Amino acid sequence: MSIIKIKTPESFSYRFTIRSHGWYDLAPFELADDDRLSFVLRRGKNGEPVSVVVGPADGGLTVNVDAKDFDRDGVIRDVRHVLRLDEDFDEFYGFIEKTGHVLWVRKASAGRLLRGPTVWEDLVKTICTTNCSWSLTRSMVRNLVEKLGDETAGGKRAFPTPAAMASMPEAFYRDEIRAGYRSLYFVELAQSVANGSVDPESWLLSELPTPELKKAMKKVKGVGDYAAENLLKLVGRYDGLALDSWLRSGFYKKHNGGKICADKKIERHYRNFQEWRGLAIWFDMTESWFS
DNA sequence: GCGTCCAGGTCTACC
DNA sequence: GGTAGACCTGGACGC
Repeated sequence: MSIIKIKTPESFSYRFTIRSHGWYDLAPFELADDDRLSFVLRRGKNGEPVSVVVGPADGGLTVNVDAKDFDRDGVIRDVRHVLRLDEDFDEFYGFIEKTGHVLWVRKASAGRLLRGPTVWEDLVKTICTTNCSWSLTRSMVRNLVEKLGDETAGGKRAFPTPAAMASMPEAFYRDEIRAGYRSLYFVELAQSVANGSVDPESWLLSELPTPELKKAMKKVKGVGDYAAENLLKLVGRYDGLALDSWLRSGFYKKHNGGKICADKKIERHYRNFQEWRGLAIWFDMTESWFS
């Protein structure tokens, strides 16, 4: 076991970041009662998976790595990526002060959305969130990790690689993962990523304008408007609202007297946040989680 | 225990 | 560009 300390920015809240959305509930993430978050990174000496446990410490974080030989710099980079330590939210906070909405986010130093170590992992998980209950999402992701993720020395499992997923037939995803009609999507996506024709990691640093990047994401079968806009948030672009039934019903209750309204009305409500509107609606709708 | 209904987002075919 | 119906699962519900 090795321990690494990481300094965090002043405007960073560990608690609000790890609980920012449901990702902490999806394997390989595990959130303990004491708020320590464990997950698996491919940062062994030869790229093998190693388990890490992150927790808050004075002025930063401690990272316990369950390995002796590992890529220390890689672990630090991955933890910074997962918790978005290098993202600047000052502009978002500026819009909060200007509009007077979601003021609690600024006070709580919230705003960061937890993400996986790779865009690949976030992409597959996002497809698992579509058109099903949260319990089914959890079940599909857990099955993927348990049945296809390789094991760390300590017995934890990593999120499966594109190659591992590409090696399995459609029937496996139907029968073992219980992915239903998404099964074929997983086979096609994994094969495309494994052979290099789709490169989700490139979306992180893409210079494409957001609408173009969204189009590229939607070329993946199973990724529609909601999924693409959710992925855009995870790569740091917050222009889209990523409206799903939960966000819509939350908006109706909070801002429209419980009545259904058109998406355009929801969009108008957050337009003053400009390119930060996707974060504004998310933290507006999740305020009750933290109060 | 069994059958039926429903919610959930995306895809394809069609207009 | 907009719309209808199919896709598939697990949970809720009634019997």
